[in-house]
Amino acid sequence: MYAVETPSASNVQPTLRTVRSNADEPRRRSAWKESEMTAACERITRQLQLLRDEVAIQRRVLHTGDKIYQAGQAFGALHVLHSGCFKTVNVAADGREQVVGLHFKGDWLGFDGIARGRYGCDAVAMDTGEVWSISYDALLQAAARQPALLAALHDAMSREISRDRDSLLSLCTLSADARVADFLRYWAESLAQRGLRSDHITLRMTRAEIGNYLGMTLETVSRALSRMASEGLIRFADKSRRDILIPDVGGLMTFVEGCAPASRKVTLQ
Amino acid sequence: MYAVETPSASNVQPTLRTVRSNADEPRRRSAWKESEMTAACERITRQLQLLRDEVAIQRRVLHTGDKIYQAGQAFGALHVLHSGCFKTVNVAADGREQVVGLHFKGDWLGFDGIARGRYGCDAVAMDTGEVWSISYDALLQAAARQPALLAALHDAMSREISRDRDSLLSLCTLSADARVADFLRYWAESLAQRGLRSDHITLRMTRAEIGNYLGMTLETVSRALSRMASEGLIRFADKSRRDILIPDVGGLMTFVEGCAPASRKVTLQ
DNA sequence: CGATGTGTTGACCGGGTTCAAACAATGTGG
DNA sequence: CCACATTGTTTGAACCCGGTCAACACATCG
Repeated sequence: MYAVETPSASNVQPTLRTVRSNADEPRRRSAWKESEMTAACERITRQLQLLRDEVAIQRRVLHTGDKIYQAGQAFGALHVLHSGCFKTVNVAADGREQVVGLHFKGDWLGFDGIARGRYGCDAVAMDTGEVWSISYDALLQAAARQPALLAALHDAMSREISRDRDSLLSLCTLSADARVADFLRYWAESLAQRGLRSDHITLRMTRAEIGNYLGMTLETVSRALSRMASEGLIRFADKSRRDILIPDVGGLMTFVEGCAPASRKVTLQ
Repeated sequence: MYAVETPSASNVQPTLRTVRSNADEPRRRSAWKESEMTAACERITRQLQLLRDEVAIQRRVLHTGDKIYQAGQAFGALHVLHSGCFKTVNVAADGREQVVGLHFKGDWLGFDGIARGRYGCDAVAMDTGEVWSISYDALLQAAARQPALLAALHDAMSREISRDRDSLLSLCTLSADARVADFLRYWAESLAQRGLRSDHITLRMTRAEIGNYLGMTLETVSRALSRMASEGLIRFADKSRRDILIPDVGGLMTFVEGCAPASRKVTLQ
């Protein structure tokens, strides 16, 4: 089992290593339960193996800006990411457009097409990545004889719903600075769950995209990042300012909670 | 087929009528395609019939404040609303709580429990309503011999995902006033899709709850409603100020679009 | 080199929050 | 019946976070 399979250059350990070996970094606080991260990693690997074994897959390599599918296009297949990172963009009737999701290896895309028969979003590559496309009908047929496939499908849909709700929670209850911190935390967590190093992330989004995703302007994103950098929560790796070092993810989490004003925690009723 | 099955007193036509008969209200602009509304209504009715015929259902009547399930509780069943309106409330680890969804007849609840094995939200009745609970395992077994059940399940999950994304879009791109208008529009649309009258809605939420759902304070909700009332977009039915008359839903929609500043429509890249 | 896209920072302003006060609806107990 | 408490709503006034506009820095690329 490889911990690293992404073709993209960054977010990848220089040397192949197992997921467990981080004893060489003793000062870094373990932000997440490591067992949960490896469990997530194994689940993702198992799902991909299951798909490879049990259904017909059409593989594609996409590059930055390429779209897996577009809003309005007839739905026929679901898409599982094998590598790279992608965004989903929702477009309103009046032209407002909104990044509604970030997706990494193992994530499924296209669920919103099932009910309407048409995709509701654009799915855009932010990176070079490989996509496995699976005919929805074929998947259902395969699932009939292999229940694990159905379980995997439902698992992915369920997670998508949970994730969307967490996004709503962050948007509604957190200040701008906290949302940016939470965004970094989420990205790092996503990498950790995939067995990739999570203390160094390469944002493949402009400040404008991040701002759109987080419901704020690009200036606010920039200021929030600068503030976090000056406080030592993050560091900019190179001068491009898209490579971000996170010395302590736990610090991000406490920052998020510290930003949340007490009033926002008010209970309903 | 009954257009009205809700035990709650309001949102219900005084006389039984078929879904199509609103020729008696000629001045009201048809805000939605009527064919879409009746199609949605028929789909919901068919789904409920399908469930009644094909799987074991446990029926329960809940009253305001009762919970179908709570966050953290072990997942075992999905729940389909037969009547009433419900909210789902997400609670963060640090205590922030957030209304993340509103649900009406025909909606499924509990999807977020599938992946984690525990529900991630509270599902709370805002009204007297009947819930049909279906063991998830039993549902899967039944779905194996009756594919329409599986289709219904996936349809519901897919819609949930689309709906959450629309919420994100509104939250990020609309001003406070527009969000309140869009909230009313959504509620009215939900009623219309269920064959109920949509020009008179009884909010079963306090201003604080609405504000929480929309990511703003209760004062802002109150001001937005007052403003809309003074502009004639809505009228307060009785003195409780929770019954709202919507003379023209189309007006709400144009108001939403009018509120969206051009800058928010800026395209990514 | 200029052109272009992206990021940073400052100054200003306004929408929405916060704080406060008053009012309305409802219930409770004497 | 009224007095009183409770909960929800409205409205005003002051404040402030984040949006807006603008200028500049910096990188890449023809």
